[in-house]
Amino acid sequence: MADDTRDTTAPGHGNGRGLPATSWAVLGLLSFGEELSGYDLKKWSDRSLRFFYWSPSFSQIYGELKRLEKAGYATSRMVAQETGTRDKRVYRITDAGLAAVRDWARETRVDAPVLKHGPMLRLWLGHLLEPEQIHEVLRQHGEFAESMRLRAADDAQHVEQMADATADDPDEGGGGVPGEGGAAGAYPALTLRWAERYYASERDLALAMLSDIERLGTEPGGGAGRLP
Amino acid sequence: MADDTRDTTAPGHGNGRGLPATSWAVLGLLSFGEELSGYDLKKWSDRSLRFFYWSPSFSQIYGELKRLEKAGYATSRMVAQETGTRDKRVYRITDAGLAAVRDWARETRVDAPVLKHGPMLRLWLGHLLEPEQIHEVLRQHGEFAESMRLRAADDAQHVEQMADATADDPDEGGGGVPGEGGAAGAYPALTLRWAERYYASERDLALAMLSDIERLGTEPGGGAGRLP
DNA sequence: ACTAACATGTAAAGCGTTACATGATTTA
DNA sequence: TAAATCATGTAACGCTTTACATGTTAGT
Repeated sequence: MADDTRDTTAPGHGNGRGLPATSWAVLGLLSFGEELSGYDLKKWSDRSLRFFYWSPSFSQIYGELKRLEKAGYATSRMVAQETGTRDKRVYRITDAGLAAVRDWARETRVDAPVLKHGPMLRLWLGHLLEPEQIHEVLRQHGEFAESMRLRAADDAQHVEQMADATADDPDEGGGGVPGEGGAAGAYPALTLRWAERYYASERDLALAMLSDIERLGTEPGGGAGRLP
Repeated sequence: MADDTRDTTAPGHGNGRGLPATSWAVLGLLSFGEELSGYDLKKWSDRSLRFFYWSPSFSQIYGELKRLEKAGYATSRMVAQETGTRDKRVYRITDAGLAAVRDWARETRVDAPVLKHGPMLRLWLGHLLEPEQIHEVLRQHGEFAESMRLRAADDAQHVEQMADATADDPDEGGGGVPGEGGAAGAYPALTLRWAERYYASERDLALAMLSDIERLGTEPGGGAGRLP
């Protein structure tokens, strides 16, 4: 079992094959065609990527944008704002950038999902906890999952409305900018619906575990091991 | 929206409040009472943590063990092996270490689950893909989920058997070492059952998304936006 | 007067991985 | 004799976050 050697496409170092997934995610955000500022990107990332691929911090987004620009995948320009707030820099994807994300999306091996489930890590150490604390971890997690579900459902609805609106719009296909709101495509909507179900399942799984624990606690023989 | 200020318990830097979650996970592995080598830890981590909290690499585990020893949370000794393979260093949790994990598990805020879902990131950019590629990503992900489900179910069964065996054993409570195989408690079994259901759900969600896509592709109006 | 939102960035530090080095034993 | 498994570690690198710095405008 040698330190998990996968992939060795480039012999050199760290990440020879190009950019990290986060860069592609940011470039993906731009691939819907709109001109966006780092701030916009962060907000929009919080309502999309966040549900299935965490949301990078502001500083990382700004950093990624610089990297993308240097790579020729995006261009930026300053825009002075009528309303007076500080000038902002907006980014737009280039043809090379669009070709690059498309290539990435089509050719690159899909990374396996990575899950770092804090609540389960805690529960796995249940032998160190009081029964009420176990209960509390699951209750809180169920609540979290439900709130995420609601948010995903909400965002999905918005995106679907906008997608329907722009779908009836004859201005399509020619690289035109879609309607206001950005990334209102069928696939963003689909992934948000997926997220809605995912978090519904998380909520149900928390409840199921809760009843597993109750069953073990009350059963005469105690199924697997004893509970405190 | 200031760079997401959560938690500010310690003003200083990075991680004032103590160790990263990975350290606690490794110490948690030791908290079941057995004396384990870094190599053992990695293997056992691959059959437990892996399903809900990724598995650290060998090098990280060796690093964490050193850190835990320096912190006084674990002790190590070299053992010469009869069979002749290279001597190995085995680690055991200390009383201070057990107190520390317990404190961590009881007092520290539970981190929200972090999900980096490669397949969904790809599908979110479905407008850059061919329909067959979309299909392929979902098919592969469904297969991956099913194989994880089987592995989790398998491990759960083993752990439950061992837990039942040691539960009938009157040697309990006094810090005694549980039976061979390690971490054969009710909670590891419970989290593995959770994982089994989690991956079953992942598999089903992939199928559900597949039929969503088919429905959109064939429906007259096209629900939300158009598909390629 | 204060707070929140808008807006962009730098610096420092920690987390985690990959590649590499080393070497014994077992199995094909 | 080649490969896999056991077994431990170092070095380099890149990713990501946190804290900090700075300044404007809008709302309460």
